[in-house]
Amino acid sequence: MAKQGRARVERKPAGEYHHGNLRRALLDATLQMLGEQGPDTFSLREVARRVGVDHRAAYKHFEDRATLLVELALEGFEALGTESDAELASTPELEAGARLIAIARATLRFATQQPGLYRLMTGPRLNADGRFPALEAVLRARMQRLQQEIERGVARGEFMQLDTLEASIAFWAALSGLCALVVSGRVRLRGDKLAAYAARTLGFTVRGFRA
Amino acid sequence: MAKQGRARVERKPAGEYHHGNLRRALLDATLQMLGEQGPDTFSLREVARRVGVDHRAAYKHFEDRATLLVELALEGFEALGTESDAELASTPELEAGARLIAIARATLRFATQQPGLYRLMTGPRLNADGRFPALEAVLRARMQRLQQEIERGVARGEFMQLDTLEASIAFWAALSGLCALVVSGRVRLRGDKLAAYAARTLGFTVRGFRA
DNA sequence: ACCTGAACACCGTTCAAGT
DNA sequence: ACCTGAACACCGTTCAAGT
Repeated sequence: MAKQGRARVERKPAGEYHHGNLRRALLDATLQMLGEQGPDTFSLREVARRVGVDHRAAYKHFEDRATLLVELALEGFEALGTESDAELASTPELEAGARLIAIARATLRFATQQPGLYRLMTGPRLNADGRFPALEAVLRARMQRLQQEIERGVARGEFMQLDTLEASIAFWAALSGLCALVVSGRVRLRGDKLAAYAARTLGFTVRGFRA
Repeated sequence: MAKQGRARVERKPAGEYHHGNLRRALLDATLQMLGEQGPDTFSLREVARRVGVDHRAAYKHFEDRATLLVELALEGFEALGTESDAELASTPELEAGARLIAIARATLRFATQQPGLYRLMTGPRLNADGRFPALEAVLRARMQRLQQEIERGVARGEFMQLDTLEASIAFWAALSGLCALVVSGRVRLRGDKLAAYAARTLGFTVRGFRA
């Protein structure tokens, strides 16, 4: 990989303790690094360097590299949930299709504003060995949110009688596939143009739900 | 990462040349490694070890680690295209929606049979710096295939008058989102059951295309 | 043309020791 | 409680040298 030009950050005088909350400082610095370069090249040693601490200090707060990343991913999912709910709240009383699109709008905004974090959340197999059930739980919660909205659409007679679990997976797949295209740079629209674009492309799937 | 227990493969007597096509041998061994553990932990040194060659020998055949992986990803896309076309050929004269589902069926089969390779093809930002335009080209070709089928559907009056590029992106997003769920183990169905499942979930999107 | 010895600058992780 | 010295077993990559 041959990284060079590492930031020659101030190293605190040897022997001193890190001021405040090292755990938080490491998470914040990691988030910033993700913003700069994505999750693939993240290194524990570099984040420690940035915080001005020996890299082994991190092991007092996180079991290992993966645990630190998972922690941040969980925070990301929490933020995504909050933003998604806020988007729904600011557009209340809409029909179910529009509410699904609102969730998509919030998700795409999140993905474009924090692409590194979003890629961490969806990308590498953080949970390859099933060590972090919390990750699965939080994903399931996201999908259940979709399912609720779809159930609402069925109840209101806007959607046909469909398997709401299958439909939620269909919408989830379409949405995350679109996010992947955006985050990878293959769809370059941003902001309102992206929102309108998403409304049209995901609109096909929603249209498939309709009675 | 702390890998241990590396296969103590026969090392050919020092000074001897690798028998046949080292380039091919490296690609094959890499493919096999992808099958075992996915792309994230792949290492140049280990693949060289498996082939029984010093790791620096690889640099005579590939500019660097990324180039080797891209080469394999390109072969993967080629195979995917072939299988997809074969699936279409074996189910000819169908209406456009069924043809889209046939492409999805082939793609899902490919993804489930070679999950490591599929994740390599779709996962890490191999082309982060735009070094490998061939990768973008091959992706574009895949999407154009979808667009052709959608145009066919419009021409035959099965689909409504829609923006065929947008529709192809919508279907691509839905399909690759579904593949991601399958490859990540969150959808566990395989074989015929998976095909039927995909036909239903992607069917929502296709239904949205219909006149 | 193909391969390697030796080296460089990185990794993640562990253990024992310091304050 | 929090931090580090020293070490281990890994990486990718380069250069000069061997056949």
